[in-house]
Amino acid sequence: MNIGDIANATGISAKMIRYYEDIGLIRPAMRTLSGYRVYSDNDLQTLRFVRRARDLGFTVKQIDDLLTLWRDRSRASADVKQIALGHVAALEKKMQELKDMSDTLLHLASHCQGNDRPDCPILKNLGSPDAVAPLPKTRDQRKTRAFDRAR
Amino acid sequence: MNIGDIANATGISAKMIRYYEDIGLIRPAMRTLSGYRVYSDNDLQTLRFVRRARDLGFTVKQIDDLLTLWRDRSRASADVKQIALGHVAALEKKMQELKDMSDTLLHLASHCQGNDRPDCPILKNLGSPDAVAPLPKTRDQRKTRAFDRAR
DNA sequence: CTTGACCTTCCTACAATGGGAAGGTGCACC
DNA sequence: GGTGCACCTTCCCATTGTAGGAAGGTCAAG
Repeated sequence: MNIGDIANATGISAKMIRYYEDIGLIRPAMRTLSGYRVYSDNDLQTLRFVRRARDLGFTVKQIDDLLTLWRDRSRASADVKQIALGHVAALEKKMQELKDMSDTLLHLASHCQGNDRPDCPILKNLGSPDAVAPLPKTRDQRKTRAFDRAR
Repeated sequence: MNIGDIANATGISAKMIRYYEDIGLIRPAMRTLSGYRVYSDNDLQTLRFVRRARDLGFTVKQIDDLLTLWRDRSRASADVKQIALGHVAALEKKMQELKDMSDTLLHLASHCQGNDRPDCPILKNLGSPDAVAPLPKTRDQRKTRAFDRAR
């Protein structure tokens, strides 16, 4: 198989496949006499693995670790689980950050008329953080309730 | 104020302040005879605005738009609200993606012993996606359902 | 033998940030 | 008047993962 075939079969662009080879994530492909990369079914498997891990949001470094474990038939499942759960924790942290931003913006937007008048609490807040009451930090995660109480 | 003072006062690094000037997000600062950048209270305000918008996850382009609206005393609040709510939608989309990843990983991890034996459904799944049962699609993901129906 | 699809390498860019080098400036202290 | 140190300047490089394009070689079908 040529690189284009593999690209189609995995959904990873030819460009990225060369890049992954370049940075050492995957092993250099065999070449024809004229220099074309040639891929085996084994390579296809590997690239599919990479694709799925990538879709799950793993970084290249993490995928590298997972690949190593994947190839190591004597690996401990605990090692894999640890990487996976560590990644889950990172995802959750990121989600919380996004949620905080989103909550703040929704709060500000709810105080904004959204008409053709110039007055806008969103801009007021950005210009000076106390123009509109900030979202309170709650001890626990009981969002809206705690919010109402705190007002 | 020198750039270091402004950096301290806003929490934006001197490096980034120069960068923002370079890409045209903020106006070039005044200079002393020897070339040092000098900032006014007005500049401080602007940089604080940028800082807050950045903390809310706006891109530089969006901050640029917000700054323009901020400076335009006759802007319509609807314009601002639209940017804010558009950004909220983007944040929510991102959160959903992260949640899907996280759910998938948690599902896989729940089937993994996490001991010193090599058997691991996480790797099995990455190598071949049907090795472990996929997450069931919940009913109220209508977008996905419409897509499924269309196949 | 030409044409078009495919392949090769190499360079550029993105967004937002940090690191560092090489050199100039401001100021306080002795 | 020096000396030293903190700060400033510009310029270049790296990051992460991906895409675009240029210039040129290859393959297969017509």
